[in-house]
Amino acid sequence: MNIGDAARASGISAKMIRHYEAIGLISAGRGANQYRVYAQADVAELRFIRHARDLGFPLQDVKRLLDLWRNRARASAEVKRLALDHVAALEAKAKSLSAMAESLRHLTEHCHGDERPDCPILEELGGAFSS
Amino acid sequence: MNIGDAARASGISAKMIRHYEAIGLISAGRGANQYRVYAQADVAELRFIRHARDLGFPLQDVKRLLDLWRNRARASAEVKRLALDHVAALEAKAKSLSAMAESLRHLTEHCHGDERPDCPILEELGGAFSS
DNA sequence: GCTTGACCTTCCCATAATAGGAAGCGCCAC
DNA sequence: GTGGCGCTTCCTATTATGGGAAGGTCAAGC
Repeated sequence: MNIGDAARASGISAKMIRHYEAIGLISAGRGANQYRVYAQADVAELRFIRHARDLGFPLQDVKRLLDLWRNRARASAEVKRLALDHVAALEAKAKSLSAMAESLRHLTEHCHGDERPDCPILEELGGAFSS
Repeated sequence: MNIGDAARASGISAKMIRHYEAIGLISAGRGANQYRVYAQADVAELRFIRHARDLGFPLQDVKRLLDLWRNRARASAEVKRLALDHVAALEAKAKSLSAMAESLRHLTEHCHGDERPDCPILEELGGAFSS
């Protein structure tokens, strides 16, 4: 299987597959023509990576998860700790974004949004809430 | 006022002030010694930028907001549209992160997290939810 | 056997926002 | 007049991804 097929089978672009190899996340065999060669097991790893990325794990965490996945004797405790840390990070980020959205929505509700120039949004940005 | 004072007065690092100038967000006069010189109005702009950044506006949006802010004859409609678009983007992002957090938290609840190797988190990442 | 087109290779560049650091000069206080 | 701080520019790194150029390879069709 060449890289294009592996890309289609895993949902990861060929570009990113090469990148993941370059940063040591995965490895790939080479054929006589120097083309990268992938087996089903490699595709499974790529899919694993994609699922982890879909859950927002940074590549550094993906690397550790992948190592744990490959290791049949791993302790599930480490996986759980990694996952819970990540959950906390995700929730913190989501909360922060929601807070931003809410304060901005609050501002927009007081802006009539017509052709007139006065605008509480700009006024607020212009120095009101100092910190 | 030199860049260090402007940085302290605005809460934006000198590094970033130079960067904002380099990308055309702001401009600064120069003194006889080629040092950047800032007036109170410049500090006000920097503070405006920081507030907008605090609300999560990308610099591209900040640039437009800043142009609107400088323009006394602007229509508040454009500001409001920009702000509402950004609110929508923030909320979408927050929702996406919350969804990630929730599915991951769900997985962790089924992982006993001890020294045993079996782990539903890894199993799930390993191919269960295909898409 | 040669062309064509799809695929592969490597290497460079770009994004967004911020930070760290090096090398060199200016300036003020002591 | 010197020490130390501040300023200058330029280079590098981060995170994850994509775009593109220049060139090699392979299979199909004529």
